Amino acid sequence: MGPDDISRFHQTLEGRMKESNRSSNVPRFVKRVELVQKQTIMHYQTQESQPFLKIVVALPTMVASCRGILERGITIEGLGSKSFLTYESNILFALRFMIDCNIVGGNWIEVPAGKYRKAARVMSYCQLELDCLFSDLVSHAAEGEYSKMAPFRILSFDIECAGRKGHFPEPTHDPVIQIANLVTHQGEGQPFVRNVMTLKSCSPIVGVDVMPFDTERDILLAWRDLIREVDPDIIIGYNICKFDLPYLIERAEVLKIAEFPILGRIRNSRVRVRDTTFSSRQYGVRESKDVTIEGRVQFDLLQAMQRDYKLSSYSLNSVSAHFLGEQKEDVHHSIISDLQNGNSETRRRLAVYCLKDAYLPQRLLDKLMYIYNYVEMARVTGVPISFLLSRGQSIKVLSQLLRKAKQKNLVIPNIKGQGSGQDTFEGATVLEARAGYYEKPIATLDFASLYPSIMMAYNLCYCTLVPPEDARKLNLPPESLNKTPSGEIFVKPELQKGILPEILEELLAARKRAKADLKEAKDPLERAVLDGRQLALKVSANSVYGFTGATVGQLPCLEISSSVTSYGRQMIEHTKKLVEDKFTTVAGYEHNAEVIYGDTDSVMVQFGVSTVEDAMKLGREAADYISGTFTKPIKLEFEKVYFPYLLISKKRYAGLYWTNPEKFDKMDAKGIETVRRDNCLLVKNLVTECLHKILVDRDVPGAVQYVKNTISDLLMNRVDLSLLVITKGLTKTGEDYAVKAAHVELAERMRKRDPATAPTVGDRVPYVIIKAAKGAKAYEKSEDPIYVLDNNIPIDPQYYLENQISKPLLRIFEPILKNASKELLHGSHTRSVSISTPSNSGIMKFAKKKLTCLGCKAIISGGSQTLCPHCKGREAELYCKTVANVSDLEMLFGRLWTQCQECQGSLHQDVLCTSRDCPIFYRRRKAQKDMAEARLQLDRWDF
DNA sequence: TCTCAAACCTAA
DNA sequence: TCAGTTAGGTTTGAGA
Repeated sequence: MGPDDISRFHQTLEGRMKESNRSSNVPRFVKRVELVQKQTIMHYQTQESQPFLKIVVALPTMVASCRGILERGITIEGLGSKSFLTYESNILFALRFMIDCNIVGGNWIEVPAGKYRKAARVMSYCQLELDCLFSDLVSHAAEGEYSKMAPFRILSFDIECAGRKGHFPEPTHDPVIQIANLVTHQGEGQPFVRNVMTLKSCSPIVGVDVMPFDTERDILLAWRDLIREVDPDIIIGYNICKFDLPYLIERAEVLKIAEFPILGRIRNSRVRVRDTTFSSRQYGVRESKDVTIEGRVQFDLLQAMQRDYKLSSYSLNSVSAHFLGEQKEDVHHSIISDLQNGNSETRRRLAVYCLKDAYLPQRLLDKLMYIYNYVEMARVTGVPISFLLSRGQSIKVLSQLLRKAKQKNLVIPNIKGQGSGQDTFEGATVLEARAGYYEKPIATLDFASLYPSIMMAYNLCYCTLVPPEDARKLNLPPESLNKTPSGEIFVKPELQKGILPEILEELLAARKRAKADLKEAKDPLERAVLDGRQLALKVSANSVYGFTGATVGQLPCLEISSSVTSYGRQMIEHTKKLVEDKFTTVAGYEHNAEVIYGDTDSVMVQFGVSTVEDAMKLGREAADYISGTFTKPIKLEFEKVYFPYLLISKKRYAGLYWTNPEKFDKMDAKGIETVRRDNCLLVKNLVTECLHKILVDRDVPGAVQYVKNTISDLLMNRVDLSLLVITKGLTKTGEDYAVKAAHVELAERMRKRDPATAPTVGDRVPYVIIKAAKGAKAYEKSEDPIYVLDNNIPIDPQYYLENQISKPLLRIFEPILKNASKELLHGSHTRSVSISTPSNSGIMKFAKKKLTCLGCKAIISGGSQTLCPHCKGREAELYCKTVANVSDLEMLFGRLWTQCQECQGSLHQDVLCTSRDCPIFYRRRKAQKDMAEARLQLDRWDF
């Protein structure tokens, strides 16, 4: 292509752009077409650079349409028809801008003196507004003064709506009645604004600005004014993205308050709400709403929790209990209207509740150091902070890759469809597990950052890969090439240093620095920054390999990922062999070492010695010796000793974890029920307790006894309902399920009861298994715990024994105890069973209840209301027993009630809380039921 | 009763 | 328009 061809190309492209954007009356689409010297990142290239066409269009949105035209192909006069591979044509504009200006997320930017002037036309609601050429901006690396956190203004808020009876609030019907707000300067312990906007009067609350309004319209506008005045940088809350913010916007639409949704920093720019779904294997499917508020970051703590922690419940209540050790009152939405329609005292009550819901997200933000961790993640990976919650892992790697590529004058092709060649590849080796209970110390050897170090050691990268056809063509010297165990060829660094290895080196070096600085740092704020940074650096390094293997991603390269795993497989086999060959009695060691297990980057070795100290010594020796046989920077480290060690199977084990020979650090469990979210607490607690008794106390009979007691309690119906709640994630929408499952069917039934509160995709569904006809499937027996509690439905203890408890227990006890099954599951403790009567379902509706004797439970046939003739003589004794029973239960209920009152923060008000995540709630409800029943029995003594 | 696949969740 | 990887154990429904 010569200069004339370029100008013809320009004209043709301009014409095609006009055709496909007929509706817009843009004078010119393609601003410039330049010839530039660049190189593609794909494959090792012998020449320095080659010519590329750089196309500059008038608006960001035109990039996509331009790309489409070029990919489909255009006909240029004199050159014929040609379709083009485009490069870097699929990059979000904000990211493109940041990369070009060398700006990273969470960055400090300087507008140098003399390079700006007062804004010619005010276009924003910002406190300072000025005009400056983008190229004059100075981006500062996060070092020294510039590593400090900005004093962000953070607004935490929560709204309450008055739903109709039995319905979840909907913006088309139900008014917003309260909004609680806290505004805090990042880093300060206390909010400097604390208010609650209420519909109608509300009694005063100490330390809070209570702002009553007559109409809902006034509330909404007051809130908008608050946003305008406080001008928050970050808006936080719990579930604000999916609920509170869209609700406010939609409500304002319904009320026709046109001036409400101007909440961003761009003057007169309206907030837009859009439905979005996010789906990835890591985070699952998640439906939410995309709310655009320019200039303010929305940080929804619910989203953050779901991404960062694997919990069995994500309710604000459960999360607060978990991280803050604090419960919150959970008022069911159907009660909210009653409180609103009461008086200023009941509305005050609601306001206190609303304030707490605004306060807890702020506490979580502080406690988990979210600002530090996310700002550091943004700084390390270069993406804007908002991407960290709204986008996946790959954008972070891509951002780093694009930045590095720009430095090296490389461009990244926009490859559509599947990557090169096959679409799956072999992963890591998991060594055969020699299951058993080990009473000798087991040393663990680990490769440090295995996959990153392989990529660095063998220079694996897009730009060092030599495809087979090139290998023949280019005639490269064999000594400059590496052939990977999977058969791929990469050039050595002498010829071309890979940019992935370079990124990884920088990440790991920066992590080392951060960790060293962390050791020195005294100031807690500085420590928070550094700790957040080292974590971000580690996570980033580990996700590079995943990025190359993501076939549906931006730039898959299975040659790289399959090479990485193939080296990994070779290395773990090599390590196992070396350990077993070197540490032998023949070579003068006391015992023959045995590798009893290993997974991906670790091997577990039984050296045969009986003290932790000796195992550590040999572990260190082995790690040093074996490290020497690998290419740098691959390193095998001795990490810990397990003693004793219970190996159940691949990916499942438990043991005491020792890093110094004096005392163990902790009990560690992998893969077994204690660390899984889909088991009920009863199983979790039981297994944890047994492991503790076996491993720590070395008390097997004690563990057995504990199991027996638990099983007996279960069968006698003495177990709290909260311990029987099983939770499972809803991973797809109803009709996509091929088979029926307990949690899916329950979600479906709940949807029929109340579509608005039923679980949806991505939610976790709690359920219990209830009694039903013999042979009924589990999915027919699952029920909502609250529903079970309210309707007094009996649970199925046998199911819990056979399908939940028994197998996990046997797996633990079998290596330790002979006849485990007989002893644990069929002993005398399984004989007494409490027969519960379903009170309101099935056949019992037609059954007539017969009175039974209060002494011996025999059916009473004649006259008496209380006792059979047999027990008549014990009248006085049995009466006293009944009275005592009632008074015990009253006391129990009273204690639990007080506990709930304390939790809600007031001792002279009714308890409204119905938190399905709180064990006290279940116990309180049960005590209430038991008490009522006991009173009925007492009433039968009619003298 | 056995076998297989779907679904879930975890290890690394 | 976007979505990090594979290996593996366990439970359960469904059909032979």
